[in-house]
Amino acid sequence: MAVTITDVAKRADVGIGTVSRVVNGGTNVSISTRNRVEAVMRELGYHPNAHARNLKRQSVATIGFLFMSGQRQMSDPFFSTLMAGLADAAGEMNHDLHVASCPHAEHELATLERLIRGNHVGGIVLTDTRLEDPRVGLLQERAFPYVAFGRVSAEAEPNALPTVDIDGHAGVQQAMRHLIAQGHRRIGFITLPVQLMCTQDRLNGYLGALQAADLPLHEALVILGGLSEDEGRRAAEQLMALSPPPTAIVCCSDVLAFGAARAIEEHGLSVGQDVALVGFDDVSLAAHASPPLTTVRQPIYEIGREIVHMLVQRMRGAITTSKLIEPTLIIRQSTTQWKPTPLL
Amino acid sequence: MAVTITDVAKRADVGIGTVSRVVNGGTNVSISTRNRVEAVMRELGYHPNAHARNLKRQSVATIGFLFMSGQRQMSDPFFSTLMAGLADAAGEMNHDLHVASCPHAEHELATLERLIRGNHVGGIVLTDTRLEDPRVGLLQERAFPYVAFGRVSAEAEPNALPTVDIDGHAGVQQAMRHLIAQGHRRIGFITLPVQLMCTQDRLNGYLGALQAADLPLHEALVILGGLSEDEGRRAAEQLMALSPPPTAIVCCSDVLAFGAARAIEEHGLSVGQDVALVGFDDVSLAAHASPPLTTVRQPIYEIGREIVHMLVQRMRGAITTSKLIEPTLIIRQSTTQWKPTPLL
DNA sequence: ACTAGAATTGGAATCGTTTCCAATTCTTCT
DNA sequence: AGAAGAATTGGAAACGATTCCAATTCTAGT
Repeated sequence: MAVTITDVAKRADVGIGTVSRVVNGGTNVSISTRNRVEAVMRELGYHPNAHARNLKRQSVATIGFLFMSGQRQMSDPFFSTLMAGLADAAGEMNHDLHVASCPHAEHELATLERLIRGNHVGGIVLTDTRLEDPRVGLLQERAFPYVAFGRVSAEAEPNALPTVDIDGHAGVQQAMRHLIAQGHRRIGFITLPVQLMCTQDRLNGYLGALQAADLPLHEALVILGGLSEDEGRRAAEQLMALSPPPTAIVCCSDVLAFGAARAIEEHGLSVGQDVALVGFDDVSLAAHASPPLTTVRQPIYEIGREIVHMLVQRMRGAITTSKLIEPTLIIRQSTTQWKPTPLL
Repeated sequence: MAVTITDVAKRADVGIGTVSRVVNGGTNVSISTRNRVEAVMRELGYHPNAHARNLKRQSVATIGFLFMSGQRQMSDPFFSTLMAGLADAAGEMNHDLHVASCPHAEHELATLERLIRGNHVGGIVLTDTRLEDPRVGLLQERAFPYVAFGRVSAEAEPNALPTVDIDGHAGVQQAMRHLIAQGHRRIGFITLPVQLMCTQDRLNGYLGALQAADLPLHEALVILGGLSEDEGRRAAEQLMALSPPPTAIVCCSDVLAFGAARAIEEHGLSVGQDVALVGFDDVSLAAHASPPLTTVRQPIYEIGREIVHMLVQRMRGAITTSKLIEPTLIIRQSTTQWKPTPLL
């Protein structure tokens, strides 16, 4: 049915070895032969069979992306942007991107095992790394190429494990300095799920900024959040119920901030004027929210691309160094209209 | 290096044929043999090599998803939700999901060709179908299994081409009836890109609703939009510049509506009170916008699942009928606080 | 013209499955 | 007990590529 290398060889009146050499870079083939074979390939519409090739080569130009559909809020714009970066870079490097969904966390190791052992993928992209992440353990043990988005261990030498990460500590500190400079003294903080590595990192930024400014830490101002708008809303409600409530809130994601904005408004207060609000990510809606959201920008698309570049290098056996990316604070109206003496 | 079927056969002291039968459903194998083989498989950590299997079977349990990273706004939450549905359903049906990005539209046919001819995928999912879509032409010609999200031709017998679609006509009509019942007479309409099939469909819903209510059509109230917030904002600016401006706006996507909300506010008007606003999709942020957005809900996640179910059936050679899904209007504050005689 | 060496070419062996047919073992019936 | 038929089992052939080695053709130097 399909056109095989043998069909091409017959038609071009050469051996299959020659065709193979033409397909793979054309070394050791005379110009005239190469041209003839290439013409025939085009004429017949030949495309190498991916499975035969991978079987023989014992390697796959496919990148696996473990997708926790159950955990992460599916509609989080963060994800599709990351995916676009992964997919584009993979395409450019002639690699395929394979998305494996794990609706249930218990299956994640089994899925990983199947992908690796069955030769479905030649490398893995992880996100939402957790403390003592069992996936990392498995990959390390198997010496299987992978790159994690998010650091993997607080203690380990950063280059020991291949990661691309955002400097959440510095990002939150920038946000905090901005707020403190505007006169805020009671600043709430809403985190991501506690088991994520980045949660600790960003929290440290919060604590560090307080210390640097000689402000006291009120534990009630730190609320354990999550991944969804609802959790942001719930967390902000807790903050607004304090007396006095904070005059500013830093959220560890834009999605949390959108939820928090709702809670603030439901308390009859205005985001920006009564309570300053800062997000994290800079998803595209942040600029179009009302008021536009001040946020710590992660270049998510570029991070996706960087992850793939690093992973492909590793799949080729190269050694790579981890990357730590500096986020930038994007200042918008949600923090610039605060009135220092609100009538609370 | 890896564990092969031969390793398992040797260890379990059976022939490779027997192991193969155990792996594939275990027909014609005695209970005791099956148990023994399964124990060995677990002991050695055997997983069938995907490439050897696919090569022999001449079929692939992999679904291809053509992802136009350049066109569609990457961060559109719509997409990640759809992907989650695709990925989850594919996983449940033991299929892999393969995402191919097409940063440039010119490459889309070449990419499709490569995926099909190279046996990378056994079926294709298309979205954002266009009038006279060349991708559909290619797939039909090759008789390759595919399912499109979005109808493919206005004229063709709907079951001739395999699609899952939302009844955009009915969805917009619901929204229009709701607005008209509240007393709105000048209703703006912001479309998606003109070449998408669903644009015409939804526009027809708008026109039909006007006619049913005996309202005149003002062409200036229909603005060609796009896919991003920016385009929604620009389109709404055009509408607000009319005199008099519309008292309500229907947008063909939530993302457009978020942009439109910004434009309305920049005109010093309040969304909900001065201008009613309706979106389309019901992405999760819609409920958390301020005010919460009235919108036509598409069950995107379920649609993703349905597409995969249909596609897998087709990959197995079954004949399927197209599905038309009824959307539901979700009424929230962006349309319920309108004051019939605004002081414009 | 002849030959050594380089450049090009052909094709067998191989990757790890599935599948089919023939061989073997087990049942059951007379 | 013996035979017919059913149930199990083993393994060769094939899928379509890559890769390597041997064979052939070319080139250039004498």
